[in-house]
Amino acid sequence: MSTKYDPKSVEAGRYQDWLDQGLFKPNADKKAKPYSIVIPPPNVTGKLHLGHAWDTTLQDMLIRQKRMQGFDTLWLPGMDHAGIATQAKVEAKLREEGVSRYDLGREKFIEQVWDWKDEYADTIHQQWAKMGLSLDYSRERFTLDDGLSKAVRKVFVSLYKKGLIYRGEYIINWDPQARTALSDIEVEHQDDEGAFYHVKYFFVDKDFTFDGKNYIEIATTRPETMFGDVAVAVHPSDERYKELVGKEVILPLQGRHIPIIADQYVDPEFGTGMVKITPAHDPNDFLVGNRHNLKRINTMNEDASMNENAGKYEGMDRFDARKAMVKDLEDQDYMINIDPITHSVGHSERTGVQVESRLSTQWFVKMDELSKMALDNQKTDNKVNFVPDRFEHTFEQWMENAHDWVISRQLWWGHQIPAWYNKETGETYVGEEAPKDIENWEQDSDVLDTWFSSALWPFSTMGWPDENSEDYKRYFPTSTLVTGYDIIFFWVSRMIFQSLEFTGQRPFKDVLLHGLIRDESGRKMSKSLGNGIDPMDVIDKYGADTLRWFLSNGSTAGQDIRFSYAKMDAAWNFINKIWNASRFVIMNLGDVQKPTLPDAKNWNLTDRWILSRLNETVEQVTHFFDVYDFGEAGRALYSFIWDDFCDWYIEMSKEVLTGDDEAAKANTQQILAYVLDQTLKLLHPIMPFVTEKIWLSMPHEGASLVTAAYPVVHDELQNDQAESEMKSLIELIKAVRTIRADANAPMSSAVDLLIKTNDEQLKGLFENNKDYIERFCHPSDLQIGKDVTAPKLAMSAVITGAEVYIPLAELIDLNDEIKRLEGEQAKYESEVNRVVKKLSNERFVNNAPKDVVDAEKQKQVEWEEKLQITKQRLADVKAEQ
RNA sequence: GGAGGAUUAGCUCAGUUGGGAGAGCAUCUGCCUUACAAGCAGAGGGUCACAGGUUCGAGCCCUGUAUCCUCCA
Repeated sequence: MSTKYDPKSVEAGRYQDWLDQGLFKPNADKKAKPYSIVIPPPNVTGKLHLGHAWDTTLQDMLIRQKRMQGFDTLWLPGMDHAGIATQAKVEAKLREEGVSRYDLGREKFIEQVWDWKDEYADTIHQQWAKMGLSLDYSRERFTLDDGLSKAVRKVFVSLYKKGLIYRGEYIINWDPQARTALSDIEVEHQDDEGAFYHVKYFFVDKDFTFDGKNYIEIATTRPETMFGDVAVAVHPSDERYKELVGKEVILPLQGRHIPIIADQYVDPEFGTGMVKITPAHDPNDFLVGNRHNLKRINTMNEDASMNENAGKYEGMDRFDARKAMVKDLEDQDYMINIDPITHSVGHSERTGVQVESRLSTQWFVKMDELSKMALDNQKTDNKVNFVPDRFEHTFEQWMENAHDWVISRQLWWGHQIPAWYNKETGETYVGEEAPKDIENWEQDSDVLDTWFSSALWPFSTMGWPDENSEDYKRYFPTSTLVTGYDIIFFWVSRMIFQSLEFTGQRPFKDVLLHGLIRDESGRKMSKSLGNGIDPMDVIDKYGADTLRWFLSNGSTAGQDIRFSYAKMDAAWNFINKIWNASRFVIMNLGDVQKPTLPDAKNWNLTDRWILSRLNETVEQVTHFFDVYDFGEAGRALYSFIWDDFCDWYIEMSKEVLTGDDEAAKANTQQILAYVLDQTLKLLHPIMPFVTEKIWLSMPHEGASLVTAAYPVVHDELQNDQAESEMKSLIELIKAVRTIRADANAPMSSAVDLLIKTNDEQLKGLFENNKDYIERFCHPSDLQIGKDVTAPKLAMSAVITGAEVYIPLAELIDLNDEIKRLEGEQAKYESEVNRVVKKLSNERFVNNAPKDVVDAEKQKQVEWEEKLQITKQRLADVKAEQ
């Protein structure tokens, strides 16, 4: 083994070994409890980023632990066809070749997308492998494969027949670059600089004046949609404008006469309290228009250029048209003023362009019944358990307010909608299979929102709609879903209601939500900022295990984490520590054959102590995994390995290993092997590569850690006495080290060590462990007992139950020592004061639990003893001055 | 406007039935002690955002305020 942890050599070939051994498949033990996770399917044409690495690391940790615990585990991989994103990429590629998708035609184009998809899927497979994910590839699915497509059609048809899917003309969000509809949540609002244009709308009746004017003032942020205006509205109870209702005004630049109507949608407080109504270009106006039977005049084409309804502006892009119309309004004296404002404008999540509210015929999922079902289900035993639970409120609030879901997309790449229109009669047919007389029908050219198929993922991947399929029966509902809180709406919610609707069961028992990965200064990683970090680069430099340790350990559930190379360095250091501790153990194993516990009768204090600490660590790590608190699990492991095992047990084991008691040596070697073996098993779900490599280099049972048995708690190893004795021993050694450091007396310099104690047990403990005291304190002479007399010129320390003296006549600086002792005294005084104050408070003594009060009393005794000794010591030293 | 999160050591963050404030990194001092100098040993460093309240006792519970962030409208 090399002296430094080298991730490249550790990881090389290991993943392939696991695959070759088939270790990632379910264990086929029908008596074992099933535990299943479906991977959140990544976008097939994307590259995995650090967020994916985090998400999948958490899942792999869960799956690997459950697998080792004997569960029948399934982690099912797959990818998502990502309609808009994928199609946009392929179209961009074609554009470079000077071809459009229309040149190719739908069929040829889709063939090209499949080729593209295959290439990218390989990249993702390689990334998964590099991260060490224990996925069962034999069950890999794709949202567009035959089985899932069948599920999609069945769901669509079934919802349609129940009236939960309908088609209609509504205002929807429109991406004019991708030329497709978008659902509400695919629109991102951001503050943009804009303006309120205040425009004169003159009364048709030339003799009529209001407020001394022959026009009214209308403010709009979107003058280019003006040609679609069909009314002006005021609030019905707005006394100011009562007499205007029923009058007509002339639409500037266009000349059409439009009525002034009353509708409660208008906010009288906002602006002038008068708004123009443009039903084809604004969702609220659309509703107003419906209430008043107003015409809907669409003034734009699919690409957001102006159409024939825009008169002379026809053919201009929407933003050019705005400029032109503003200029004309100004030139013709319609413009009153222009107020710059900052307002929230919707942009396409995919293409980034400003979204248009567009009147169009689309397919929708009716949400009210489905939301109600999902919300009601949260009150039952079948509820989905959100971790952290506050996200349940996020889910519920969204569900309560969810609008109908636009599911049609004007794309070619996706599940084509299973609806056909009769060429003759226009009749609509919706079915899982095409009509028999297909020549008379034309299929709807749109495809479904990708999330429509992802919403079925937990059960469609298990074989549904075949409810008798083995996987569906065995592994559904799944155990845990792990994903980011940013897709609760997009995905988690939709899986829940679709699963309830079609399987009657929740899709997963628990959903673990994690945050986002940010850069070192806390900014979101994004393409536009260019601050994204490729996890593969990180792995090349630090190793997958290092990245995984950082990701598992970096934060609490639901919180964001910041990536930084300093944190990666710290993670690497920890693995290097494990590596070197293992190297020490392996080099010192002697004749150890198996990493089993030796006979308890040979255990010394340090053995009993480390086994007790190990046992406690097993308990903690298991518990923290169960509650998804990986940060705490990691801290327990870190402090056990670094502080307990490396700093103390290994260091103390050298005393035995370098001695000549062969029996004791064999015992220690066996304990070292056992503790390391157990520790590697605890670590394996988090850092699978390095633990496997080390484990295979030492005596082991079985072919791989992947399927080794996870450590379990052994009550008989819990040993409070050993823990307390080691605590005393460590306190002594630390006290001596502190004195030596303060007195500039390094371990190499010879000093005497006097320990004064009236406590027979403590005396016995120190005498029995004299070897360790000598090893760690290097005394030239060691005295332990109640009759030890304090030398006059000595450094001293007080520990629980004993006083420690190191005579340093030649080294000691009396002034320094007085100062130091005064500091000690002040510290003890404040502790005594605190505890006395607390205990003299009757209400505390009467109200606090007995064990808390007793603990305080015990502390009082200890602090007062230490204070007394220190005071005496101080007096003695001062006397020498 | 509504909902949620954050505010703890110089930095990054832990801290769940309320009972003496923690870690890693950074800093200072001393050590090449045969697993590890990317290490070992020792040390310093906090009015737990602010103001009230509940309680014998508050980083933790309640109310309000401030600043920052996210989502929704």
